[in-house]
Amino acid sequence: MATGRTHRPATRSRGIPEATVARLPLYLRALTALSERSVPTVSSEELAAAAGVNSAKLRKDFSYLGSYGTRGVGYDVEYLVYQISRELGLTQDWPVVIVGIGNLGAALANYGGFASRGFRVAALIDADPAMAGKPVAGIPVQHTDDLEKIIKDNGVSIGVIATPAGAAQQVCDRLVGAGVTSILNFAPTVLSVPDGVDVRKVDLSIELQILAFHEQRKAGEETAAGDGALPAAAPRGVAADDSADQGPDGDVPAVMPA
Amino acid sequence: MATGRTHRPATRSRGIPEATVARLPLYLRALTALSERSVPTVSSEELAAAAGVNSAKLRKDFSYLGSYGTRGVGYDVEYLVYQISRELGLTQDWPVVIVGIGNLGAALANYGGFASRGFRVAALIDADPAMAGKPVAGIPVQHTDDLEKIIKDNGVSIGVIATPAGAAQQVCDRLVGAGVTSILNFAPTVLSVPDGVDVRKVDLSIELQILAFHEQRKAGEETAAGDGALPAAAPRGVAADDSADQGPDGDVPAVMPA
DNA sequence: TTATGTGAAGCGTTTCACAGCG
DNA sequence: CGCTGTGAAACGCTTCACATAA
Repeated sequence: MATGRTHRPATRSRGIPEATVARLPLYLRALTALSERSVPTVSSEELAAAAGVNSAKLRKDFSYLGSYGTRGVGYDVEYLVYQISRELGLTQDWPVVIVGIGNLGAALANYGGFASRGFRVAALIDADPAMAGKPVAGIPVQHTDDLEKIIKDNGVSIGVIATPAGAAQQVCDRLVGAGVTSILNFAPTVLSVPDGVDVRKVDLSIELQILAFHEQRKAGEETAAGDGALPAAAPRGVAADDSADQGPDGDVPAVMPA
Repeated sequence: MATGRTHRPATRSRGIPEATVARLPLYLRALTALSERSVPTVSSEELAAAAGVNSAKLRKDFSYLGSYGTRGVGYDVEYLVYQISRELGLTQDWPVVIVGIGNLGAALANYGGFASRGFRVAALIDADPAMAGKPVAGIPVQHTDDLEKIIKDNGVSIGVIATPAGAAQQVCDRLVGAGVTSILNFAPTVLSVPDGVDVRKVDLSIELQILAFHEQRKAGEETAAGDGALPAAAPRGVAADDSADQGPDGDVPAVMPA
């Protein structure tokens, strides 16, 4: 029977913990920098500092990949770069499409990190007919009508959604229908996808709201400083939060039900 | 006495788990949508579906805020919107500066989510003298020289870094020096900050690499489909588990779902 | 001796399952 | 009865501390 779960694609990552996978790119970046400076080896301590994690975590992470270090010495930079790249699948090229070439989409298309190793912008797609043919970052924008053909012709499996929130789900459905199985979503919406499709989201306003939460807390503690002091302005025990929402559509009315 | 930890600012969130804080914006967004449709109440089940989480998690999350629901009925939408907004600190306005007005910085400045409730772009700052005075999203760009003054005059505590990687740490140091205590970093670098300063990062290439990892895994499983099939190519006895790496290593660019 | 690799303990988060209130 | 609120179990991640190998 079909699973009723609308859950995450699932992380059945047998073997490498998801948290470790999320840090591998960080290590790879630090290692690449060392490699460019022709540093031959690093200790877990040094590399951890460069990546902004602690060394025990880094060693544990690497232990999932295998025993790539030398006791008493450290890790061979070039070798590790290769192993991590291979593990992440960066030894092959991933054609990517960006859908929604507004301010953000254009910024992404121009972003160097994209073009760097592993990823290649195969096509830019936008719903505005006026944009069709116009080059952005040297790549001509194509119309949404051809989305399916573009995906298939280029063997694209990774799609980036940079459309307004209102269009995101529809675009997502079409991408998935055409064979895309990984989506990076910049639109402030929850996307629903079938099992087997991975979605990662990048949400500016969520990040800001999380920061605001902590910022507010700092301000509160400042007042009720000291040490074991309890927050004075907390009507109901705990308090913390962040907000989320932008105005993709509609206008947000004042919020004060009291 | 000061803790010797150079750790993350740390999540000493007395009361609300960090994981919960990170989801509150999601709930708030879903609730705002319901509010706009004049829906008076929601059950944990419905709201959870709208936010893309499961209902047990949502109820647990809300339990940290207090008992805001009614058994047998659900949650009052307006009331919850208010409570979460307050918890997140969105009932006040947060002036934000964006540093680095390139493609990305301009996109952020134009992003509606910024201007919406809670956050206000107080200033745009760039190092290029040619940009000075030029308006972006209706706001004149100011020169980096005046960074400290801008921060102080506007009482800014949240900064967004959208500069190239090479400039990010320096900009960060100046922001922190001027009094900023929360930073949203779009530059692909690890920032180091003193205790008490929060940093959140948004990193496009990391997200893509994580997707690539899973994508690669899917491709591998596809090949070794069936059920108990073991991958044939294991170059370096990766001790731990077997299913860890994909089948095609070396150069096999073929990415063709069918 | 040095620095990796790793069992085991410690924590935080998620999920379960049901008591309790409306 | 329905749906919230929550102890307790389950799970995964992080940290510790040291055996182990160069």
